[in-house]
Amino acid sequence: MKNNQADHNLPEPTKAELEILQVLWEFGPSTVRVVNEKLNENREVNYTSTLKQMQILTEKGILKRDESQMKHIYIPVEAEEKTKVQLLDRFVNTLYKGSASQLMMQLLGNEKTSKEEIEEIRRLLEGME
Amino acid sequence: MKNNQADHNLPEPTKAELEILQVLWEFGPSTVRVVNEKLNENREVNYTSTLKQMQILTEKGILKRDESQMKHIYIPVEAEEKTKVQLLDRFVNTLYKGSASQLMMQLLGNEKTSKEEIEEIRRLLEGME
DNA sequence: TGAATCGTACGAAAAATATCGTACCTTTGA
DNA sequence: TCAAAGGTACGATATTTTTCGTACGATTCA
Repeated sequence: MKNNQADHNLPEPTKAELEILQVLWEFGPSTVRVVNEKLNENREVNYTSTLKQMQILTEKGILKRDESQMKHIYIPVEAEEKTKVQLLDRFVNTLYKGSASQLMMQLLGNEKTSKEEIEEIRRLLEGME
Repeated sequence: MKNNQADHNLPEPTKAELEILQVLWEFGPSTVRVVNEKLNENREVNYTSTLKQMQILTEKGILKRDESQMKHIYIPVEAEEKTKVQLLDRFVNTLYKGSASQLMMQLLGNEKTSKEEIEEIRRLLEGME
């Protein structure tokens, strides 16, 4: 009935924060420098800006860090999957009133979803019985 | 190959803006007063705050309005579906690198997605051949 | 040892969003 | 006719998010 408790588990990451999380998901626990370099492949960001964001993320409890070395290593607290599930859940609730099938209809109706993707989805469903 | 042009069609609506859009989608073209009343069912907002937001949305070209009456009527420029498709597209690209089937896997793996939903999705797929 | 390099801390500025107060115009009806 | 009610315009303020500058500590190595 009620299913919106999950929203309060974790503060919603902002856009800049999500960018950082994605780097950490892709490359694993990293230093600020590494993350900053990855970000700079896409857009110019000052090192201390990235540092600050990662500190904020740590305050919020979204990242934790290993301070045993001088170069702190930052690590996402929650697994990638779990965070994504929460974001997806929020997205479905907000835009589709929680209806996964409605969301699906849009995905399937979208020309950008390829035939291969649709086949893949079909296989997934069949494998679920 | 490249499929991220759509992102530039429309400025991304902010959270508060999306809230207003949703009211307009649900109840059709409306006055500020009506929208504001709906918003206030969830949280306290001043009338002029809502007015301002709707004016901003109009400047951005997300809403248009009929000024022929004193009570302006606000209307979303794009259909609900089209806007949602854009938001969904952005979401898939950002979190799932454009892979609809990956997103699906998470939806299907989510306990909140009910058996009925899954059945519904299966029917949708079958009807697509 | 001491200067260059590489790191963190942290306050403050900048930018983006969101909210509100006040002025002022129109309509309504007593 | 004129005051109350209900509307828009719009600048100002508040809040949130993002970026950055500066201070300063540790490490390295000539």
